[in-house]
Amino acid sequence: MTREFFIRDPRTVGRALLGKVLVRREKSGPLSARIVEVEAYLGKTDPASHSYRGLTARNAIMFGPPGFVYVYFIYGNHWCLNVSCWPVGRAGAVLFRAGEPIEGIEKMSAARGIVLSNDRDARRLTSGPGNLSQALGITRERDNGKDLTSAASDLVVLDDGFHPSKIAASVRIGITKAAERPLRYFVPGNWFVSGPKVL
DNA sequence: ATATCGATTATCT
DNA sequence: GATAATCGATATG
Repeated sequence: MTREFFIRDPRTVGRALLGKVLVRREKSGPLSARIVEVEAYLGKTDPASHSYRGLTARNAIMFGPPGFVYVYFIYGNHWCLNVSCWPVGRAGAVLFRAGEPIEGIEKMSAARGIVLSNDRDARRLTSGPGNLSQALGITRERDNGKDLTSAASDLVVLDDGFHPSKIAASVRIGITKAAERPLRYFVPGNWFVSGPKVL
């Protein structure tokens, strides 16, 4: 994806990211997953966004140019992967929440500490932002500030021509502020979308 | 199948 | 000192 792709509103970028492929290029080979769930965070106008209250050391990436990686640590346990949106000076981001594994499933299983024996185990590989990050080896030390649009990067988003037949929106997960805004986007019916399964 | 709860620490007030 | 863009384990119907 180009810089132009990420210059837009996080809501537009978020929807456009569904179906794209998130790739970690390891020396031993690629790890990749098709993006099936994201959330938009709108910065100044969004009380749930880390950038709502202005620039800090942690959220600085979101105020910088679009297409850069913002990684934050949550609940004493998990890394979460985001990409900055909007032009320099305007904060906003998309949180990667879930993907469908494509390449490097063995390595992702090892990274997650999961022995694959059924579909239910497979789902746990990359469903949920903390799990997805762990599967791809995302940490702040390694990835924060990376250019997601650079061909030289070991973390990129690619378009392989696939397009989801449907996209759905819902409220975001795990937040208390601006909880009613429908800024979560996902591929309905995809097995790897996080959260309880509804029928 | 859904509900509740503890873990664990960076960040901000 | 409180909180959090989560996860997985445990309990309960």
